[in-house]
Amino acid sequence: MLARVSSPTFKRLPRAVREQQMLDAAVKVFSRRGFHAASMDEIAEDAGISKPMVYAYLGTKEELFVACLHREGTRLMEAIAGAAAPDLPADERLWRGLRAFFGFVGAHRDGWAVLYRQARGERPFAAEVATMRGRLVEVVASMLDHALRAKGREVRGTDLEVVAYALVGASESLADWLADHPEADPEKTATRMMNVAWLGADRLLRGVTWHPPAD
Amino acid sequence: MLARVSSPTFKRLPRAVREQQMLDAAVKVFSRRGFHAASMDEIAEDAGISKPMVYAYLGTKEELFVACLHREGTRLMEAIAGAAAPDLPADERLWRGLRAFFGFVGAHRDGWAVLYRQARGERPFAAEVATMRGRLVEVVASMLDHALRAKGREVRGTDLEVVAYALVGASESLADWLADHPEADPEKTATRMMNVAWLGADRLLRGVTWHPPAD
DNA sequence: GAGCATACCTACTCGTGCGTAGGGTTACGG
DNA sequence: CCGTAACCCTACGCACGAGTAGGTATGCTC
Repeated sequence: MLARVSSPTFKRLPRAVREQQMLDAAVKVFSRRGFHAASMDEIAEDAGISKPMVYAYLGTKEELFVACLHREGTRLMEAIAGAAAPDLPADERLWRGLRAFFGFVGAHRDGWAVLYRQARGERPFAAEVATMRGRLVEVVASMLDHALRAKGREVRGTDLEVVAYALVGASESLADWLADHPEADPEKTATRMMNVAWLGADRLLRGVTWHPPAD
Repeated sequence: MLARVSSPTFKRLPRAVREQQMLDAAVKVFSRRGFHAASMDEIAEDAGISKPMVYAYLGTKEELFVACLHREGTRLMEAIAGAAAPDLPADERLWRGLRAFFGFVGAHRDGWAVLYRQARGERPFAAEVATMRGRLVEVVASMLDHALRAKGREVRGTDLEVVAYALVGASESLADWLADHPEADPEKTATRMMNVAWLGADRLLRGVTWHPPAD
């Protein structure tokens, strides 16, 4: 049809760059509107590009969402892994991991947190989320396991995993809370989480357990 | 048009009854398909009624979903409130509350749990969920507060609330886990949660707190 | 500077599914 | 036995938004 007339010079950019711009826009729009309410048109417009380009580079809407989730998730995991060196004592590792986690969430209040919250519920993304959560749970569980062995104790694998699961869940919830409270301090939130997690875990590690009453 | 021909006798039922049937169907379909993938047609069909009736009685799709959430949520809260009598000691109350909670979730694995998981993410329902969660947090927080005062201790309100929030979050996560593991035992899950929650809370109540290292 | 791949666009198609218009039938009070 | 209200239906309008067809321009290679 007619040649582009309005804009002086549309920069032609290499694929890798455009992809990042699209992902940036997608994260923004997805977290503002939610997966379903977000339209590909809006994402394209926000990225300063036309819709077919988005389809050409990142695929369908679902694939695009997964791509967002994946990029942000990887960043988060790297932040945590970078902070919690495996040769530290358990409490120190836990503390650093938590601090990195809440720091990241706090710095991406309306990006990561909202995306993740969505993904947990939406069927097609459950698998992706489960994988990421699984990695976290595994890390926490192995941390507890290390500490336990160091004390000569042993706990059934399932139990450990479930406890780890609970701790990760509590962290997720506080992350939600943090995302909803712009004035809240990530560091302080991490400390609070540490209080709940460590005081409980520490006792578990010492072999103290709670049993249901005879009833 | 033509009179109904196929079925011998369509029962004409009073509104209150039909509403419950519709809600039953809606819960079923919403949790199987997810909010967006669920169609009003399918819900109507499953309820054994035609679509306009659903609109006449329960309103739009969103309103219908909220109605589901509300009915099931109320049932859950009643189950918990009925189990955790306020004149029991804190640990006993916590234990009974948790047992009721996981019992309920376990008995509604593909009803309540899935609905709630959806609602947490979907924007328009966030408010509804926040309200319910708020009630739970309040209960837990006041429980801790009672126990604290009994020991002559005092903790800043915000701290208490955040700890309660974390505990509720951990429970939600284990509820998800329970919903995803049909073979798991609710009672045992409750015990595990109690271990994490109470061992931590008990120490907090004794005035033991964890502080970040000087760094 | 011809060829070719890559970046990029406008302008559609088309399914899906919410919500409604408009009308029929059974119960029940008077 | 007649009105009126509550129950219930079939059949459609219509907007919205995912995904595509088909074409243009620009840079890079040889």
